[in-house]
Amino acid sequence: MSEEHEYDASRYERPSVTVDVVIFSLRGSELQVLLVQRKHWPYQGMWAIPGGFVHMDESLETAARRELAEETGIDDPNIYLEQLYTLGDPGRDPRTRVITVAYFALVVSDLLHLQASSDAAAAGWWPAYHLPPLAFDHADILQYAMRRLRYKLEYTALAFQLLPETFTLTELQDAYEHILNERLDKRNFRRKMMAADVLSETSFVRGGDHRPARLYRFRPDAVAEVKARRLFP
Amino acid sequence: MSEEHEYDASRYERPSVTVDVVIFSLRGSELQVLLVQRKHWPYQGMWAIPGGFVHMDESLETAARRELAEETGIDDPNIYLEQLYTLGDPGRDPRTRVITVAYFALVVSDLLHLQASSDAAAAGWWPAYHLPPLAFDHADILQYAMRRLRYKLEYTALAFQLLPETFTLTELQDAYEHILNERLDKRNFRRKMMAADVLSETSFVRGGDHRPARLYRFRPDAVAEVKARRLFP
DNA sequence: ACAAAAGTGTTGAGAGTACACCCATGC
DNA sequence: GCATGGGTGTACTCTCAACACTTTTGT
Repeated sequence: MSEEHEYDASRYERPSVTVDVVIFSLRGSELQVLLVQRKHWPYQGMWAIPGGFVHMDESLETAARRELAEETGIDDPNIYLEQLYTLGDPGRDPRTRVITVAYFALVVSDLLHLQASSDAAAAGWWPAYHLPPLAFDHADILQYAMRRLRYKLEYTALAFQLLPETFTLTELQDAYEHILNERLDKRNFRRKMMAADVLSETSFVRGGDHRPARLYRFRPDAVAEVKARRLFP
Repeated sequence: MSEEHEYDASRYERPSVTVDVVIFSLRGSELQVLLVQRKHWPYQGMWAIPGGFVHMDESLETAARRELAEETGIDDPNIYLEQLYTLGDPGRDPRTRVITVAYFALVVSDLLHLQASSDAAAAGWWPAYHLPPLAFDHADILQYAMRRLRYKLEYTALAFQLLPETFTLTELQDAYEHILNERLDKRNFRRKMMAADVLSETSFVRGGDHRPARLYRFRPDAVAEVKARRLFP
């Protein structure tokens, strides 16, 4: 809000404001990102982060959730969504001045069958560590989103946002390894997770081909703690 | 950028976009914030974070630096400035839809004599831990700015942005204590600073009333490291 | 000589890291 | 009975926190 040059917003030409949403999911135990292929100039044929204009009567987060729903079919207020950064260099879009507020979302892949929802734009999942060239400044946004995701994983129990309701410790470690893109020591990982006191044992096991593995879930109050640690508000 | 509802930004009514800049300084060894007093409705007479509209031909950061310069008289690309968060709830400003990109800046108080620059709005420094009621959602912004400042202070050498070129270890510790709002152990603080390897001893001492204290400066490459660690880009 | 701030080391606890073997099950 | 992934413990290093006295200067 300007305190000096008072008021009259109409004196100023206004930029367009969009939200872009980096949608992460674990698919086949790999960290992937949902991208859409551009049909028109500029950057025709290139892949881009899904996004759209902010409507006058919706908050930024509402706009981001709307984009997420349009792209994935998932309309659930519990989906994890966090604001990343706002980019607004003049010239980042050659058509007009566009300021975009970037978000990232974490979705459980089980919920995703719905997909090809709202429109005809080609959409596809890409491995987060092997992305195609991206339109606009979207490579910057993605690099930043992945940095933030890795970073938050180290001090919050964010991973459960990408996992189904119950999971084995091996599956959890696998998720961490794919997100962080590094191998972790099994014993240390388990000890640390247990010490963090965010898991609760279920009475079930997953029977595979071999020795069954115990199933865990995230403690509901640990989920609450993660929400409380969200950076803003 | 919307990939789906293509293009024509003119189909959408556009919000106003502003930048607000939380300006921190250490004055009299206290952490203070520069606020301006509103002259008009809404929130007339209340204090607010300085800010203004983003022009069509300037980047967000350029707009923030322009606001900083208008408010403090300091026009220096080395002033530390970091994007905080973007707020855009409909109704946060009763006049019209306004989306604001919040920044925070760290300035050395020695450079600040210039002040009462661009315009007639009453401006004043307030103790960061004893703020008046604030207009709009500015209390949220300030709370978040202080959290981020405290937080970054713990993993970067950000404090030098608030201190003069050379300083004693006691002055440095004093700065940390006022920003973090807690007492620190002198021996542990010094050991930690030395281990962090960000200071270089000068050959000078500050002669006070008593035993003189050695003067230090931040190592130029430590300054570079802090810049490299900035979250974006 | 004394007041005032500058400067300096040690110890104990807890966290993180590296590392190798036995266990339970399906076939 | 063997192949496969599940599950477990220990020793070392390093970091962090608590804590009090001596030194240097100005007056």
